[in-house]
Amino acid sequence: MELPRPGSIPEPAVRRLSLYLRELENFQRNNRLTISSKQLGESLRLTDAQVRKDLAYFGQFGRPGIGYRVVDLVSRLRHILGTDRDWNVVLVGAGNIGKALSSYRGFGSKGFNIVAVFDNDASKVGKRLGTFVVRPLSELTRAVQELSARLAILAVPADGAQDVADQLVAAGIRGLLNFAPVSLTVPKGIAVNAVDVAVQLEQLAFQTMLFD
Amino acid sequence: MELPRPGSIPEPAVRRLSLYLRELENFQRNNRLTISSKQLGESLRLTDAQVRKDLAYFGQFGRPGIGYRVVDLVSRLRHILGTDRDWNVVLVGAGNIGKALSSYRGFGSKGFNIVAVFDNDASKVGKRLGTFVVRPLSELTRAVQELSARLAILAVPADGAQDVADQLVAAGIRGLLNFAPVSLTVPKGIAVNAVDVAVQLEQLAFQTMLFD
DNA sequence: ACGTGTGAAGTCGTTCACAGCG
DNA sequence: CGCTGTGAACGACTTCACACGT
Repeated sequence: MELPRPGSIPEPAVRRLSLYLRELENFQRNNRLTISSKQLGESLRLTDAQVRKDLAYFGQFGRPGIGYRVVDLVSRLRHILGTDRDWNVVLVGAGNIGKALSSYRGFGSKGFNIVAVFDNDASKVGKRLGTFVVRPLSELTRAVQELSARLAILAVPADGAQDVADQLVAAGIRGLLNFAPVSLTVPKGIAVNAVDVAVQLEQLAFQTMLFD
Repeated sequence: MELPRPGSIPEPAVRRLSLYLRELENFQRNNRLTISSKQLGESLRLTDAQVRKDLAYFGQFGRPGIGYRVVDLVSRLRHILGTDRDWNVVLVGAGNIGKALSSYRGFGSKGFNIVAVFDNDASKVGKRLGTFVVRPLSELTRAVQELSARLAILAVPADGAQDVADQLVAAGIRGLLNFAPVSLTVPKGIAVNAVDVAVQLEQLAFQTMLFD
């Protein structure tokens, strides 16, 4: 039931795990009881073998001749990915993106709770952002520790991002979701994922040109 | 100078191309004249061999003993990725995410121009969203064609996403950036990229658990 | 018969290591 | 000497194909 030797699992398989979970939650909403690797694969344009192999890295969840029980697989995947616990998340940056994220519904059901919002712009500190009061960066270290926040979302301009990242790491944050268009340098043991919308559009532009 | 046989280029290499360009633009801002594969790789935590191999898929841009001229490489990569032209983009969804994207600075310099915003919520249609007036979905097809929009950003709730995607494809859109937490089905020849913030946090949660 | 789990085979991507240019 | 461009070696990921459980 616990996680198997992590080094042996392909990274792409872990990424797909989140997608399996998302699809399964949809099937669950439709009261689907069981699902085969073929059907789950089709909804994501993957082969059945791929789905079985990915799931098998983490355990034996299916029954030959039947498939996977949706409810069981959902709870197994939630446990593996950690979304059966609560995760306190701090948000740095009260600009456009920060504002959107602070009011995004869809975190809560996954166990992610934004617990504080920070910005170093004096004109924003003290103001409300959704249900939060924006706090100055000087309070960041103390707040991270008092709130036991393990994850952070970084939604600040590019030129301040590395500096804030350093502060977050020093405060004890373990994972960082970076919306700034820069590559961050962090110590080993700190996880970083990046979302760069401009890069995504660039990739789309390239892909569409291939068909002309 | 034109794009080489596309099928022969690894997909991950294309993704990294955008990151190379982003870093190079930073170096350019700092008036850096030339850069080696080693230095470019270090800024992104990649090996020098990886950088050289990736760039070599698209041409011979460097000079032995010297490295790459930053200005040249930037303009080459822009041309390859298509950001040396203009791309008209329509945005569907005037909620939190749509609002943030409509005022995001950082698209323009990459050649991406949002040219219209749509929503099917009657309470939003007609209202301003930044500099845009929100238009009803019924105008989408006509607008896409009149504005020659080739890309679309989808920032609507999950349950409406596939439906809107179908309309966008029918209207002639060639690439789709999907912020809704569902997997979209589109015809061959249409490019889709997805951004799911909850999935990103899930991956961070998993990665941080590996170190405990 | 249906469908999983899994070694084995095959494909794809990365790293190595070096010839050759500046 | 520094550094690129690139075949060859290596390793990682995916697909195949089948034994086995239901």
